Amino acid sequence: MPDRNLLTYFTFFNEVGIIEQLGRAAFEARLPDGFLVSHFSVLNHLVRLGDGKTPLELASAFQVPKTTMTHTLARLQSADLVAFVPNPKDGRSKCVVLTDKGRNFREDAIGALAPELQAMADAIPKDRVEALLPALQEIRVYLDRARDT
Amino acid sequence: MPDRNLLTYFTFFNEVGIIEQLGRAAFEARLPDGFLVSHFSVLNHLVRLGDGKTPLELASAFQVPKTTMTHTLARLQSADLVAFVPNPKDGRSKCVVLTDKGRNFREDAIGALAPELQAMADAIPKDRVEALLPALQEIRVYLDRARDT
DNA sequence: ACTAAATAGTGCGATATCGAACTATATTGG
DNA sequence: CCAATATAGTTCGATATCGCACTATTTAGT
Repeated sequence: MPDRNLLTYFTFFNEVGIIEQLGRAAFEARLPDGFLVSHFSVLNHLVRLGDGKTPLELASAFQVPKTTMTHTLARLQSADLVAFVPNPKDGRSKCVVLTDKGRNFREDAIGALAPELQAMADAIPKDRVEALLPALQEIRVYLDRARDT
Repeated sequence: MPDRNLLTYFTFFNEVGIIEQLGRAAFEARLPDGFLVSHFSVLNHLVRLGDGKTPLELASAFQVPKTTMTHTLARLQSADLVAFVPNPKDGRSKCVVLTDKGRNFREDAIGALAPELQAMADAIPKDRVEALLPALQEIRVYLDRARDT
């Protein structure tokens, strides 16, 4: 592949990397001290798609190693934002459920983030962001599949 | 802001986050053991834009805290991929220069990555990726500016 | 010139991430 | 039904990231 074609993909991943970093930093500045996007994301996922997921399902959903999810969940449990219940279908496993405190934490975080997103929406119209999503999703799905092979 | 508008931006950052994670993992699997994208990126930056940059300039270019860059550079130096020379213009500072080994490392990494990108190019045409870049750059610039305020 | 404020870089501590090896339970093949 | 294999989750160790506080030097204000 000629260098200038390589450059397109390099540039893409570079932009994505910087956006991820800046977005994460901005978000975490609005979260309670010591909490990270990884914590919020798990709570948000459980609210949106329903709790009772297993740690492995969560690790798979976020594409992180299961040891990382173990660590994240331990942190959430110690803050009383999630709890564990035995998995009735599998004695090796367990299910992650939200506590009321966990649901509130997520609500508050979204509230704290809203002004930030509103400011962004004023600069970057929603349509412009929406227009990116199909291609981003396609790339994400491709990378996800390529990972297995 | 209505929830469904919030969702657009949430989804965007979510996709970006997963792509960053998957892209990084795929890339790092092709790098020599123990080396990360952060190491490669610094070498690549120095090759493309010229070496002799200061640590702070690099930290700023990658939008990482300066302590992180100190750490990354120490790692690169210990592997003899970069060296430090005094900054003639500022006694507090220093300049990062590439070693031959550093240049070779970067060349080899790009070579090792090429097949991966080629496979990706077969699935996601270059034009489709290129079409994303203007909006991504706009968002990156916005986030970068918003950071200062 | 001199003091005060700003800036470049580092050291340290806390936490996150992640791979390898391990334990316990489930599943599969004979 | 039992042995072999696979899977869920954890523990442990290594390294990355990053905020805070610190030192050294430079720049700015008077």
